[in-house]
Amino acid sequence: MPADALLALEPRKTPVQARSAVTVQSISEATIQVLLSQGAERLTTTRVAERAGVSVGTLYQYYPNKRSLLFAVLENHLNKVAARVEAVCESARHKPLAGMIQEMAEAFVDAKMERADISVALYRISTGLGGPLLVKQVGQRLRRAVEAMLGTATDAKSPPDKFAVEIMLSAMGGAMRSLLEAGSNPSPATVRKAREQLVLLCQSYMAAATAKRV
Amino acid sequence: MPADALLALEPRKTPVQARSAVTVQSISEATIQVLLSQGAERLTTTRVAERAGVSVGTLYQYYPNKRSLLFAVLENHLNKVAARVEAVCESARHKPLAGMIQEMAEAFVDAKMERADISVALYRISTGLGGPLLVKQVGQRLRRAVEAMLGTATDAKSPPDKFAVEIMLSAMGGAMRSLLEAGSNPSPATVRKAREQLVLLCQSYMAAATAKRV
Amino acid sequence: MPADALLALEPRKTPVQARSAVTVQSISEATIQVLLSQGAERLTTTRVAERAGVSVGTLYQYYPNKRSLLFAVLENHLNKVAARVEAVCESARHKPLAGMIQEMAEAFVDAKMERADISVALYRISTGLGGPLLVKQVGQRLRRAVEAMLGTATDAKSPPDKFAVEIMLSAMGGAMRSLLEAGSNPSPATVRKAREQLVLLCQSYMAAATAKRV
Amino acid sequence: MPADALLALEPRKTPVQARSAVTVQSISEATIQVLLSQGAERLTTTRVAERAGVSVGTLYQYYPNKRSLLFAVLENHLNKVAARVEAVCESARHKPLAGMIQEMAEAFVDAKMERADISVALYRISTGLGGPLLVKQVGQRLRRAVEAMLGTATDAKSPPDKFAVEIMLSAMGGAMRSLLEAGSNPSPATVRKAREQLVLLCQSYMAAATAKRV
DNA sequence: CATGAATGAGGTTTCATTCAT
DNA sequence: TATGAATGAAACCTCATTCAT
Repeated sequence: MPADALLALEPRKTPVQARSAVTVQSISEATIQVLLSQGAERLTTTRVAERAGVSVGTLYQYYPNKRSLLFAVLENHLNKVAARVEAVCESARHKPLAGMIQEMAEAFVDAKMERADISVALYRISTGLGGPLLVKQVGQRLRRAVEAMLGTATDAKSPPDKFAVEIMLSAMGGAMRSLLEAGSNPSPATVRKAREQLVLLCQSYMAAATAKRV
Repeated sequence: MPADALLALEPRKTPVQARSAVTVQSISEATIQVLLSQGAERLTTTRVAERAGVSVGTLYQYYPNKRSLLFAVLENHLNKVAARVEAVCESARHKPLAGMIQEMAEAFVDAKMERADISVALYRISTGLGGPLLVKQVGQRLRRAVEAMLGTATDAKSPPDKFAVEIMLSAMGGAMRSLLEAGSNPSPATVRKAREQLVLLCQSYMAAATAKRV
Repeated sequence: MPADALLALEPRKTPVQARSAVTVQSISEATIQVLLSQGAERLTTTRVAERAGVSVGTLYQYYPNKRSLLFAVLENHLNKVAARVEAVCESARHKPLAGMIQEMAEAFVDAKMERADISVALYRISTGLGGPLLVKQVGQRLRRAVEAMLGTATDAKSPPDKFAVEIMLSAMGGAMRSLLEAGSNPSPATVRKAREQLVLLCQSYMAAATAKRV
Repeated sequence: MPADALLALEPRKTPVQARSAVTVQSISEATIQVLLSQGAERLTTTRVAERAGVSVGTLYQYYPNKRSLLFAVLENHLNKVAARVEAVCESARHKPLAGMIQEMAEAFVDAKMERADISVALYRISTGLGGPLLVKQVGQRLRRAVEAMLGTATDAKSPPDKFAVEIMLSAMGGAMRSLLEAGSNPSPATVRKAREQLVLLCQSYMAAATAKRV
């Protein structure tokens, strides 16, 4: 993996004037709008700029290329989801294992579902160099938050297993992706059931994985 | 999603002559080669034809457009994986639940890992119109095979739950995807551990999901 | 100087069908037409293709980028001039020094003047990586031809000096460039005088440089 | 060539304040820096301003457009070279022809070599509207200086020939250009030899051209 | 005066697809 | 049937220049 792979994805400059902050924000939002309304294939920098009400040139003053724009939007979304789960992990410490897991899993499902459309749209662009890497990084961050939480479980038999936590998180992610990509707009009933089942999946797996460690 | 979305993706003609079959096969293989060596972005019909040793015109005699080509390759891969898991599900009937699940999960992991490179390459193109739909279809097929197997479990407390099986399969798929996309070539040790953990994940979840039904 | 600097300037493919040879030729000619009619700044690949009566895509099938196109045209012109001077050098062997020089210098002036417009146009593009290198190469080639000729002079006092020959050639080139760039279309009288003076310049310098060697 | 071709190239305002002079100077230097480090193709007004430590807007307060900036830099360089040669022509009066020529030619070579990098950089921009014209003007100025000098030669057989002087100067210029563009940084030995040979070239040519006039 | 965000025409290049040979 | 030259719409991106702050 080239060391400078992510270099070209860095935003180009930090706005110093007030008005440009607005511009950057509007470009970011326009990207999602276009992604949702036209699809990933029809997302062009020109269209994004148009939607944002600025010229292409302006877009390129803040993002060195198209990929960096998509990358920034993806990063932003993943960070939001991660932050939310981390917050829950923080507040769910010092409880029994099952309760912790439940809160964490539900937070994950809710975060993804809240902006289901964005989630689906971003699956389309999470491919390609940089995407998986970013997903991995955020995954690690989430794992650490979960591990820290699990370490405070009032009924833990043994410290949590790093690999197992990763498996659990990616399994949840995969199930959610499958659900979201299957058809647009799952019914509330489906969502409720999914949440319930994912909680069960995580709880039973964590219980089994922890027990095994004895 | 329009009803005829998949119509345009069907291969143009069924090869009746031996020569045609060879050509189609070489194009299909070339697609994967190019995908692996150049990436999805640099996969062009011209390059595929070149690699296959035919002209672009010939390629278009067998596939109406680029998407149908990618679709066919993806379909082929998914079918192979599915067929393998189905076969295991068939032969693992009339055993205790845990054993069944173990065989099924291991078959899944092994099928994906056997051509890890292809799996990774195809993740790149599995997004976009047609991809998720195909994944969903093959998922249903797999689910039925698993359900049929589970129904013969010698120690089943209750009939299996449709939604739960789907969750289990997509969770496994997500975990594998995460593993494969994380870094190229996971070590044998990692693979072994992943297999073991995924077996545990599926077993514990199925046990919990089945018990709950009582 | 990067070793692969000239790699990207190589024409992309050799035409195998008869019609494409025509295409390549017409693109090459169109380049000069545009250069003459619009100037170097307004020379765009689109305009060249238009003038050639083909599409841009066709242009790019034969030249990997704009620079390679300009490079090829420049190369072609320089080769023509060089070939002409070489031919004269060949046929002027075994004569007295002054006569040799006269024939050579006159051939040079005539070759440049014959297509004065092209010469001027090409000065505009002979700049940039690749241009000076090419000029240098052709210069070396010319120098060798001149050296070989001088070696057969019936009244040579000593073998010719490599560096001096280079100086002479580049001096002639510089004088011609100055003349051509000064104003468009020098009068026949001016050309006659320039030819005469350049002959004198070369003769006197060669005489002096040869004598010095004793 | 339109009569007002050079009108737009005049610097916009004459710096009257000390601060302005510093700014103009830094912009001028930055232009050469960028030209040397990035090449003519990558020379943009923004980059120049950046390097100069000012904003683009400021740059445009002193130069109406990009061309005028380049023009000014080129003009400045040519004027320096010309002034130096003129000075030598002034001080070398009333000597024998050969001595005069030697001093003049050596001054020319030294002036060019002193900032060889700048010379090379400026070749890149000396093409295009305004460039050749400027070169021609400075050439005339030099020619007059040389003519004036030659008229005082203690051993002159006849008054110097206008056209011949022009030929001599442009020949020297061409030889120097060839030398500088051939490879970066000619060795001191090469420079010494070049100086020597150019002196010889000019001496022998002037001697021949003068003699012929008798 | 200086700043630098914004502009947008226009440049280069790619690539899915067609069709005469 | 196979070929591959030709197409041309459309993508990405640059940069000289302006003008509100």
